[in-house]
Amino acid sequence: MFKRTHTCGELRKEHIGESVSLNGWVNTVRLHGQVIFIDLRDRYGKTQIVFNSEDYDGDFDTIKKLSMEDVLSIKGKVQSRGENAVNPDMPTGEIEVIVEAMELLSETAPLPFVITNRDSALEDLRLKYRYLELRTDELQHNIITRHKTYQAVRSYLSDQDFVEIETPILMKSTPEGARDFLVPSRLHNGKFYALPQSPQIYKQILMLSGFDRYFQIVKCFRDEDFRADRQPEFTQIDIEMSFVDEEDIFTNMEGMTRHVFKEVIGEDLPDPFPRLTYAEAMSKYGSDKPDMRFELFLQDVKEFTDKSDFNAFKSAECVKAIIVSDGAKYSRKIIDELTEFVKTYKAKGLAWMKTENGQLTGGISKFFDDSLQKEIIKSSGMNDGDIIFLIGDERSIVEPALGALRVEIARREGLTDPNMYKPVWVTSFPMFKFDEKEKRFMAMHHPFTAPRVEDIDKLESDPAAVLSRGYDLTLNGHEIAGGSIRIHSPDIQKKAFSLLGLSLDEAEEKFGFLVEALTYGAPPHGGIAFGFDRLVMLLTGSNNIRDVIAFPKTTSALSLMDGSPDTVSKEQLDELGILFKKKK
RNA sequence: GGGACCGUAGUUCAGUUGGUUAGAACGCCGGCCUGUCAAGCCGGAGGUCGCGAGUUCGAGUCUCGUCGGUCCCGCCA
Repeated sequence: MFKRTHTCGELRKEHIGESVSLNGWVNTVRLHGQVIFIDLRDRYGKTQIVFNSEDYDGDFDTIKKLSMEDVLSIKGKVQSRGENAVNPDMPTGEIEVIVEAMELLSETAPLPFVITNRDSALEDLRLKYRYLELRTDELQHNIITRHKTYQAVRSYLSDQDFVEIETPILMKSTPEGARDFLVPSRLHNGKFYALPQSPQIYKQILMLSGFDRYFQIVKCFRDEDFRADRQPEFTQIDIEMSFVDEEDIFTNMEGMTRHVFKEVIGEDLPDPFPRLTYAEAMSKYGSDKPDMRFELFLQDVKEFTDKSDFNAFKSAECVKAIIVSDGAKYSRKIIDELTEFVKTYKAKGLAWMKTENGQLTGGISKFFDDSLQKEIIKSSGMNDGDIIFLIGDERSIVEPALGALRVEIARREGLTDPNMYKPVWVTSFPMFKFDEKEKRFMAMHHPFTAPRVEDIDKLESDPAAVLSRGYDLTLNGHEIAGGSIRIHSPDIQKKAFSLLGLSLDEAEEKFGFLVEALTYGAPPHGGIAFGFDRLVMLLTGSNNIRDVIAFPKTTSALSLMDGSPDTVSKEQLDELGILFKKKK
């Protein structure tokens, strides 16, 4: 092997005349009989190398057999390309290396797909051969962006006196929240560790230990069903601070987020970030993670539909609408598609009317008399050529369904500018939501979230009305971080557990160590966790979490490359004392 | 747990109303070619139509099941 003197992305005009060595993969071969052009690739770039039968000393027939993804080591001289041969699309396009000697370091087997084109194979095949897919420009760029993001986070937080501390991966299973991944214990047959859904309890305990600014870039595990932006194992930037309130958290985390966007992609985020309450977000955007890039809002139209002859809406708790400018162009077919779309969010249907010559037309317009039409047009700010979509139902159905429709229409109309970044804090979440199936309150965030001070006496009288000190950071419709000011009083923590239906015994058994820890001098504290993978998705413009993870799993949690999960030997099971139930 | 879409050559796809020998492009193999940069030209090999049942004289095509992938609802912070 000729040890490389330069990378494949490095050589420029000023290197002309130098003798160099390059190592890399064959990206493309262009064979012209007595002259052969090869683009040699490594992670830094591509350089054209030229084999000329007149100048090349070795066996020219070997060169003719080279094919994509062979690994080469070459020695040669940098030369200028002829004026007409310059490739302006390549950073190294003004030069080429005329090869004097070549060593074939590794010959590739026939490839399962074409590496230079990610679209050349379906995702399952690309995942099976992930090491090949990782050679593509796009994934190399994503993985390097991820690296830059780690570095930007670490340097910012370290400069702000945050201490990076590792917490256990093998921990106690706790009720509440997502399903745990379990790890059987050999030394304690019949007992299990759980993999952390997050280091929540450990980081709170670190606050009690006096590490008043903690962070960790850490793997978390949740055994639930997966989506385009969810994997069974994912990475969080986990952060906790002592002696703080919401304002301290916002200031510090905005600083970190702005630093990361500036360092990694050169983007300036606003200072400060805007804020919305949960109630405002739901009412105006129909989502607790609103995409703020486009002006399209939910409007309450119940007072108008109540005066109309359209009876289906009269018994509805809530009737809301969105108005799409120039939406009158929507055909019956498109409206049908949108109707099917909102039905997946439990809406029973999608009512609509178009504006034409100051009148409402089509859809349910015949149920609105002239003066009511004028009223609704004026009040909602409709113009000729617009369309209004209405949904009436329970508020908990209307708002999410219209909120989803809002995003879908923005997508169809191209309103979601991928180069625009609009962060927003969402605050004042309800403390609990009532679970109809289990007939009990569930924590909206998690059981350690503090209630607002003014709501503490409502904890028992009216739990549904209690607002929490939780907050989410949303960017372009993606929740990128969530956190809260925590409970630091053992009494209130016990009360929160009991409201969640945990008996004293259970609370003692599962979380007793935390409650006990709170009795030994607990500073007020709070924190946040960023979804690191989602953050990198936004920084790379990916719409798929698998594109920013080196070795991701499929939506059914399989790893197609190494074939996990897999069976294990009987001996391993015996040691763990595990016997399987027969599958029916 | 539920819904939608997809599975045909190494790969991406086409394949009519169920009908003779399942096509194209890229890749691969062989040949020609000294300035290409997705090189070009000529020729060739390559198929358990995901798997299993069923309907039918006849199934890539229709039905059911199953495996795998993607997206969504539920779930998940």
